[in-house]
Amino acid sequence: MDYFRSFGIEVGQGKYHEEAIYGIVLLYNLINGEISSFLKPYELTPAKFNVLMTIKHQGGSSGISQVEISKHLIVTPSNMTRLLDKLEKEKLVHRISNKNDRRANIIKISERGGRLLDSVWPGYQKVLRRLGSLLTKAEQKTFDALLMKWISEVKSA
Amino acid sequence: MDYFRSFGIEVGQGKYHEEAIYGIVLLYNLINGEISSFLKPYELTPAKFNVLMTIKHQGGSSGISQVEISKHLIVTPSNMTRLLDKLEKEKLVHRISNKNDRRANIIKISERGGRLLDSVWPGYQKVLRRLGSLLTKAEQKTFDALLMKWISEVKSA
DNA sequence: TTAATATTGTTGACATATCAATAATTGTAT
DNA sequence: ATACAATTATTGATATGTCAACAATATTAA
Repeated sequence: MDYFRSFGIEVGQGKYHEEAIYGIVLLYNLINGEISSFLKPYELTPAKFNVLMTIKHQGGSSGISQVEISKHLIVTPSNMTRLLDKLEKEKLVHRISNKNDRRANIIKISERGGRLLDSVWPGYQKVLRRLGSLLTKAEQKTFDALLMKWISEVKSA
Repeated sequence: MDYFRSFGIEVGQGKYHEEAIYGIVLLYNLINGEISSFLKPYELTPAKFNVLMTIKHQGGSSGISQVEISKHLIVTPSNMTRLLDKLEKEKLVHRISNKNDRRANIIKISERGGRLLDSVWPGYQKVLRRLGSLLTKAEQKTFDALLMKWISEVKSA
């Protein structure tokens, strides 16, 4: 849903904050759509792609627990359980029970999962570059700085 | 899910576009969370709130069709069917069949729905102002301008 | 050591979103 | 007038997300 999108409310008289908030939501959805479309032919969704990427890059050779993946992606453990159920069924990851902590599972990316990621990665980067290049380098820099400031303020508020 | 969030990828050496894209997603989720929390005591979610606002502001006195609401919020008609099922059950809206076009429904906000919105609105505005005020007016203006530019570029690309 | 507490993962109930298929109706073109 | 196309709403299947309750296991404190 295009949350909070202009309800026909007056913007333009200094109400930049409202417009910016609606804009964030709109841009999020646009970006999301672009990335979803790109991933579709690989039978991947953003969620699955992100989980695979996290396992690959944060898990190293020793694997990673489900809770760690959830924390990295800021998602609930229950969500992770079910995403991994699917990825496991699709043979993109291995789920091994941890003998040192019998509550936990060790998640590793499979050969197949690794190959899939390798095939997706260059195109994914290209999509991000294409989206980024719609602003000039200077604009990107300014935008990014304000975005990071805003994020840190919201977080600490 | 905090999509695309740093996979441990090098940012900072001119890769503002990547950081900005991850940032958009992160900020979207933060804003969403703030608004969800604010709406919770009213037993409203962002989706329901947005639908009610759209009916109120785009529907006027003659009401609005389901398709029109979907288009305004950039959401599928099937999603709208089910959201309205709930809002109708909660007696926040009326769904009247249109005698001039027997395919369509006329959606109107109920007395109860109107009162609820009236009670939520000032606080909602306050949340947006609080979030906005984490940047200075000048920063908001700059950020908003770049955001709008980016959005229009993505749309026309 | 035992008892209380915290962590890990799962399940069930729910919310919001998509797509594809369908029924009913309306609009258009011949 | 009839056939074809478009629009409106609904349903079923599925994806991704939350929260709350739970079982199993680990950790910490007494």
